[in-house]
Amino acid sequence: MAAGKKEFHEYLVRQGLKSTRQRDLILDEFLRCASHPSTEELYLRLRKKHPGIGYATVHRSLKLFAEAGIAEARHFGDGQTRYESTASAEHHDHLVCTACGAISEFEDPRIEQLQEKVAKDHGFTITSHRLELYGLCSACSSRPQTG
Amino acid sequence: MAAGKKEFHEYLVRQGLKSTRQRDLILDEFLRCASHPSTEELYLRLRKKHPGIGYATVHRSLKLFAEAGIAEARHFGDGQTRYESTASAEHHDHLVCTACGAISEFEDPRIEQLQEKVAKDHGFTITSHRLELYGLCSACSSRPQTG
DNA sequence: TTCAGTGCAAAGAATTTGCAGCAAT
DNA sequence: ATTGCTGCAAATTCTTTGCACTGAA
Repeated sequence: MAAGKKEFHEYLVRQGLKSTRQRDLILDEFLRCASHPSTEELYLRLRKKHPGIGYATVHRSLKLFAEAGIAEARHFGDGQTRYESTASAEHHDHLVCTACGAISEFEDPRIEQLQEKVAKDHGFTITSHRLELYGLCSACSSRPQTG
Repeated sequence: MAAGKKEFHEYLVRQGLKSTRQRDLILDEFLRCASHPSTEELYLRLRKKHPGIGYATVHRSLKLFAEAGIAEARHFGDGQTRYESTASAEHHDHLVCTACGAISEFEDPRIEQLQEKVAKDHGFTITSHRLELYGLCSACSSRPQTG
């Protein structure tokens, strides 16, 4: 059961905002997305089932999800802002294949620990972080480079 | 002496491109920048000393620097593409203060080592990475939060 | 002389916003 | 009934491109 839904509705109540059919639809689709959808991707997906929905609404909802803490904005390299659910796991980092575009996730507590250490050495207080490893996934690196 | 300049000129020759006054100016200013300038910031700086210079030229030069391998494009969170010199050090990561916007750099071989380990476990070959820690710098965290 | 580079302005792309009607509280 | 939300279209913002002229090789 989608962890973020309850959290989001609580946020809406707390902020005096309204729960709407669109927000529910968008959140459902967002949480259903395994990947890291951009506004446009999510909009296109939603449009198939619910043609009336507007791009701006999707955009505003994603920003709202981010404010509510159930989503996070990310930039991978194409010019688009992508959003990722924070509900699934506490945090995870990414392996981005530069050949096929696949994005997989990982988590390493030892790395997190060292990050804390580094921060401490700099008198810095971490609130969040972002770690992306770019390169070739196993499928692409075992294959002679195409193109 | 700026490490990237020689490298860049070699790249130009290799590619049959031309060395121009503007490219030199832009590269000089770029290397002089301690921070991570966006196209616009660099353009504005250059404009003060060399009013004739065009935004498009700065933009195209930065892309060229990236192709030449002496610069790297980055996205921190504001909507702008920022460029960073790769000449100074092999690689470094960032501490980004979300209060004052300060960006400082660090490098930790132990973290890099663990990254390699993670990649290996996933059959992934790293070509580059990006690690950013967001939070409060020492100055901002020792100060009561100024809303 | 040749062909890439420059500067301008205009085009694109992605994101954000104004507003009139709609819907949740 | 209120007051926020939606969808449309228009406005911004940032990035990229077309073109005639300039300048490096």
